[in-house]
Amino acid sequence: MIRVEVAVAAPLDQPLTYDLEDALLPAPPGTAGDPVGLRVLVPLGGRGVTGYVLAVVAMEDVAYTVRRVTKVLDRSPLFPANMLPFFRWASSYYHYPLGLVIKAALPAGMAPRSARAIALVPGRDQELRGFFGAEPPPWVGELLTSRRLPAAASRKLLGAKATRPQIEALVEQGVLQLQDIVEADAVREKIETLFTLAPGLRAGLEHHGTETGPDDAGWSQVLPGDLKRSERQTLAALTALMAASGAAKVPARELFGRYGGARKATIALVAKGLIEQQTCRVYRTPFGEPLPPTPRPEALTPGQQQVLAQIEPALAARSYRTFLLHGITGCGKTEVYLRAAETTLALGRDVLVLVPEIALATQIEAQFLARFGETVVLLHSGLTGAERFDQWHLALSGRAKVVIGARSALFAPLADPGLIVVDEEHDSGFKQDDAFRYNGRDLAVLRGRCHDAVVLLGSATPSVTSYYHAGSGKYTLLQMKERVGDRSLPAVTVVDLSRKGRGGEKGLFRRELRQALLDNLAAGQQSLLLLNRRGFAPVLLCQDCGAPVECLHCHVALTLHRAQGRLVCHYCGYSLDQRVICSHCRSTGAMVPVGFGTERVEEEARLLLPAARIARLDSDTAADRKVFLKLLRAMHDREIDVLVGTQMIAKGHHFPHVTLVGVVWADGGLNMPDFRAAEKTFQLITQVTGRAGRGESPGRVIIQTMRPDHYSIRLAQQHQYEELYRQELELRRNPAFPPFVRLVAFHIQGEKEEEVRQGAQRLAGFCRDEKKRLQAGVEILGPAPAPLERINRNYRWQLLLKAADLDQLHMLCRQVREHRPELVAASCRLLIDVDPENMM
DNA sequence: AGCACGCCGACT
DNA sequence: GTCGGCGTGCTC
Repeated sequence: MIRVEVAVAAPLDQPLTYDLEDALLPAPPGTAGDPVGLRVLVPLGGRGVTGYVLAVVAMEDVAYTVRRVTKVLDRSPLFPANMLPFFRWASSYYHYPLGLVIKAALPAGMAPRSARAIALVPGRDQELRGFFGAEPPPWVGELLTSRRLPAAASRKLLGAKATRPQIEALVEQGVLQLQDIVEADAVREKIETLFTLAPGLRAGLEHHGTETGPDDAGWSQVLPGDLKRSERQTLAALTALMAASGAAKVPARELFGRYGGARKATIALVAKGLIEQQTCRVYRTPFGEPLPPTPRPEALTPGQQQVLAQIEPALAARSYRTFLLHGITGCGKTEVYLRAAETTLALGRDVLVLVPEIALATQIEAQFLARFGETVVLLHSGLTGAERFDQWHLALSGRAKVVIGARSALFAPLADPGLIVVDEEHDSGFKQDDAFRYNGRDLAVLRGRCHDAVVLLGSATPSVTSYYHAGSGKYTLLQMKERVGDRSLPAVTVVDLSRKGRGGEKGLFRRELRQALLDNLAAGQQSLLLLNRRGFAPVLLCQDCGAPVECLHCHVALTLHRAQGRLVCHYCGYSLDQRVICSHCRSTGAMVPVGFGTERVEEEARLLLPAARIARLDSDTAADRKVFLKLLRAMHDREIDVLVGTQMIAKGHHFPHVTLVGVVWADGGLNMPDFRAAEKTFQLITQVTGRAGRGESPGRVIIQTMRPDHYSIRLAQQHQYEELYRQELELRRNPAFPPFVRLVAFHIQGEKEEEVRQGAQRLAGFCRDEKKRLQAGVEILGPAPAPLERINRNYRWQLLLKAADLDQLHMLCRQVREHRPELVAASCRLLIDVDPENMM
């Protein structure tokens, strides 16, 4: 028996202690490895939950009763023990329970819990029937046939006031039984059976020539005479498949597929020693049809050389260091990542590459696959559960050395990451906005520190915060200011939407953009049209009373998606048929679409360019990864003339034949209640601008905006990142915002408006009292209703804390967590958002 | 997060 | 009187 410390997958702030019997351990006692990192099923209250073994502790007297681990769920640890300090740090930094941090880090569907199931005791069928008389409820019939009800049904019956006492009585009488069942992991390893000819037979056949089949004279000299016809056929099929694939081993699936009789015959053949059977684990991979990779360039640009000359010694030093690589779009950052990865692998260490969203993984993945082949795995939420499980295990076992993925890939179980690349480090896609609100970029830096790794943050438009760190010496700044092949940055024209166009200029495209689109199509070149808003129109107004159509569960207008004929809530997914009547005045009159989204841009583009091949790429059309890949492929093959889309088309793609980029309305983001609005607008425009002129022909960009004088738009037009940084820094000094202060936001959410409001106010009062008591230099803003007051039936309030000293904020967070029960009703959720990005 | 326990309002 | 609603607190 050993005693272990376990982080349970439940919101508990402390690890719990359990005893673990030796017999449960995967290997015999004495040979068993370190149990740290194993998943275990442990009793918690009245149920069983998954826990993660953190440490082995001494068996000494404690004030509570130590319960026993029910089951060990793994044969070997699911993550390397050297990741634990990292998990611990993430847990305390983001004020999120350790067990749930680990659960979030591991592939989904691997945290089983016990559930009670109602089972019928054998031989008591009569008593069960007798209990209900003539008309038994349906679940009784089901129980009589299937003997045990599924967990979900059992839960429902035990939760209902009518059925619970009946079941309890029957349990009392010994007719029914409550069983604790644990559902198996959603995914498991896949084992394949392979067949091959026995070595003796193979040698004999080679000697006599395998060109002919088993019925041939040459074969009869090597084969025993008493073979059945089916056995001969099986051998024929096996040799044919071996010849066709050129491989010595043939999967059972293929053999049985070619000749059904092989199912039985192989058993006899194995017994006779003529063929051999093996099992091996197969790894399911998500790699689809790859995009064409660019070949490894013989020579690097001077910029690439100079940057690598700084990175490579740092890699060789095997110590922590973070570089911020500021390279303009098209300067060849990916090649820098690839070379740094080569160096890292040569040092025998692993590489982690993070991108802000799945869509971008596709581009980088193709290049890394072409360069590093089978050592590359992919980890992101677009994979099936089985694929993710297998990719995880390839990394865990050390067979994979390079992991590419979106933010969750940062938890990949690589034993020795020597290089962590964060591409497009400024992107808000690295921030996870659910219960565990972490920033993948910041955790990447932390993980690098934990593993003595080099962290490489890359961007054409670094976040103001990262650039500030580069200036302060926390990071090392690397610059690349030349585009590959001396291509110039495109010429950018700004069109002022606030001035009325000359007569008859209706619609979304002003004269300059219309003409440019027509010219570009005539020249046989591709165009991009960016509008960072999905759907046809963001609001639908009643013609009679002017009221907007709102979501039933959220305090927001529904967006008209004409392609689906529906009104959709972009916050909770609720949707309605587009033929609605006004719920405000009951008028059945027409509803007027106001504003515009990508669907409308697409429609107008079709009207303007009837002969053009036009496609749209936004999260509506890219929901299916296959469709997305097909679109990208079509773009590369020049089967699309105009691609309309949201920010999804702006990032990272290398479209060599795009020579025109139109930004339909650049200032949408500037009206957001967000201190980063200008920074984000600059980044988006710069990113999409970078899509133009990446091939031989120079590019051109047209930006339509209501605010042509806004500095973010003007500076994006002039490609002046440093100046934007300087202005942002000035603006954020007073009132202070990051990087000069750190922020923590508290979000209070719940279905009862009053409880949420009171909770927020009590929380704010508590924070102000604590601030006084601790004499902390903390500024407290709010509480106030969130800009989106109600989402998904939940009312939302928030409170923002600012401080120059992060430790003081952490202290306050700890106090709040400790006093949570007195402050916020249990029915409300309290989310702690450290370094918030999204102020909505 | 669940799941138990315990305290108050509407009914037999 | 009891039933049953949900607020409150604990889980090694």
